[in-house]
Amino acid sequence: MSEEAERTGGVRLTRQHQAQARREQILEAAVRLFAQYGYDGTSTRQIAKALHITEGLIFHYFPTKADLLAAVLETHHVFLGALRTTLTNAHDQPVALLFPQIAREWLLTLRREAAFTSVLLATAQTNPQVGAMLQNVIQQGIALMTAYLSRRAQAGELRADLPLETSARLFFSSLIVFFMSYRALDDTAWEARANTFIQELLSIWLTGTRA
Amino acid sequence: MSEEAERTGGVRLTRQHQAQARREQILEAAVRLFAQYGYDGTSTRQIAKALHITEGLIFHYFPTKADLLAAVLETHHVFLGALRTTLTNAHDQPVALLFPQIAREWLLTLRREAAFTSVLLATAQTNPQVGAMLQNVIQQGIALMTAYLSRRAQAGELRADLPLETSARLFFSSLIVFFMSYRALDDTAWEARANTFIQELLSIWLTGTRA
DNA sequence: GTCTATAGAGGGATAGAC
DNA sequence: GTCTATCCCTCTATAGAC
Repeated sequence: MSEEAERTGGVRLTRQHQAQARREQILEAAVRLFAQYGYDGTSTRQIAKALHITEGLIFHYFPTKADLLAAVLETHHVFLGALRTTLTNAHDQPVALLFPQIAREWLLTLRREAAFTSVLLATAQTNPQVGAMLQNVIQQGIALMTAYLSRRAQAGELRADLPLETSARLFFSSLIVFFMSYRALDDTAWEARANTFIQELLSIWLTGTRA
Repeated sequence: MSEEAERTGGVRLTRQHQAQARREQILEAAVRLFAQYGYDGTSTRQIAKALHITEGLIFHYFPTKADLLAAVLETHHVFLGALRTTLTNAHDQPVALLFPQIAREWLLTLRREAAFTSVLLATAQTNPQVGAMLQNVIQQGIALMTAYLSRRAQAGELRADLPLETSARLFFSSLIVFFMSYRALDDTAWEARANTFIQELLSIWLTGTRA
């Protein structure tokens, strides 16, 4: 199809754009319905109906339903996007400065996408494929963080023998469980608790617990 | 002769004993079916059928299905039981000694009850009532840990200004996410990873990350 | 005679089939 | 849109333990 499109010149962009737009429409509808009804609770039929397209079209763009979810995770990449930009832009800032910002951004992202986050956490427990996807996202986040921490260790801010990956894992674990724990709070109460938590987390994580 | 007496080989039980036994039977069947089909995926009818009793009887012992789950969490108390005994028996031991033991025991408990743990984590995301119960269990664990940490701070092992609850929360968060991440590993691989993780977690948690 | 463990027949709500 | 099934739960009746 792309070869033919190239030959016909002007049609190519339109078609590509159309396909691109359709792909995004499907992703959008999917993330909305997944968030509302859950991954297992949303049928491809339902997604098709919401867009007034046929089910077949969805499978034209995404071979399997799992691929659709994977695409949602990647292209929306709400969970890794902010992290990636922050860590690459400000990769020379000390942990003490960057840490609260990253923690805050990540917590806000989890909360902004609360419905989808919960679906992901829930489905990961029962659907091994989705579980693997979630672990993949977490692992990517940990990898980004580990790389940053490694630079900070070389810069002398962190001790050289610090177990980097476990440090990163500790960080994300705390935030994920914080999200689960305080989901129900209203914004102001949540904000207060999040600020305290981040500060104390930093205090332990950075200063250590030894007297 | 009552049916219960018939089933137990002619031994006549007092009504109190009969009721107690029935209660435990229901709890046992519930935890087994919840683990297999999930909380929302298990109907009270299903539980009744498994025990050859009527649905009404379940509601005689447990006013609501949520109460049944709560009772499973409390009476089985697999998640808090070990923690409680360890922390009360050895409440004067230094963190450096007790920490690996507690972490290991708790991880093993999560893993031993993996199916039920996952169901709990999954259902907590979608069912607010179950979410509250899980938070309650976590909160109790944190409270136990906080009390212990407080004693260790007074004993001079931990710094006096340590944010105790956040320290405890950090601890449990790491273990929960570790469970979620490495569920699929076989026992030997899991064992190795868990040992490393606990050791590194302790290294950060206790020693701190500062150079 | 009183109490209660248990059976059994629905009821209101709701999701899915047709 | 209607019909059906199922879910959580309530209500009543009764046999038999106290």
